[in-house]
Order: sequence, then C-alpha cells, then structure tokens
Amino acid sequence: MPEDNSNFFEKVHEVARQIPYGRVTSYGAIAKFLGAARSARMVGWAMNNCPDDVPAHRVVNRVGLLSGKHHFGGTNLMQQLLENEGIEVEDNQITDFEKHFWDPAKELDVL
DNA sequence: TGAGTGACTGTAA
DNA sequence: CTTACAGCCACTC
Repeated sequence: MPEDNSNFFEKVHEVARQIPYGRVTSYGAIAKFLGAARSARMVGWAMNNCPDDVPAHRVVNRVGLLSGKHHFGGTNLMQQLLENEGIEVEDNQITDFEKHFWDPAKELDVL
C-alpha cells in the first residue's frame, strides 16, 4: 500500500512523475493542486530533494523560466532535455509556455 | 533562538 | 511593458 501520498513532499514527486512527455507545469500549479497554493516554494524545495525518477526538468516557474536549471549541474542540461521533448526553449525560457503547459488539476483531476 | 535564504506567486505602481 | 514589495513555509547557520 502506497502511503507515499501521505506527505506533501511525496505528493509533489508523484504529480511531477505524472507529467506527460512534451509537457511542462509550474510550481504554483502543483502547489495549488496539493492545496498549498501559497507554498510554491515548498514545491521547489521538494524538487531539490526529488529522486532521479522525477522529471524535474518539466517543472518550471509560472512564466516558463527554467529557474531550476542551475540545479541541473549548472549546465544547459535542463534546456536540452526540454528541447529533446519537442519543447522550444530560448535563453532558459520556454517559448509558447501556455501551449505546453500541463495543469494537474485539469488533466489529472483526481489522484 | 533568531535571522537569512530559496527550483515561487500575486498584486501594485 | 517592467520593476518593486509582501506573503509563504521549511531548512541552515
């Protein structure tokens, strides 16, 4: 029995893991989905401690900026991963972010 | 124990 | 359009 969703921390990882290929989401979207819209920072903190099975590169800030790229080894790895999925990235920022945006509250609906 | 920091967001000017 | 400020919670020193 997966009681991993008993914690906000684990739930963030679970939602991030459900992000489909070629899609991205924001910290606020995840935070709001978990009922902690005012704790977007906690989502980022959770990402900092996320396991390797969590595609953290698909999680960016509300403007589609790769704010966490610095945590991907200090290289353009995060941008490369997104471009590899067909997402257009320019200067650490996702172009047409709204087009690639994936809202867990809408797509996932229930967890 | 208190102050500083951070992978953020929203509103105001 | 950009810039600035405040709120938020957990962690570190």
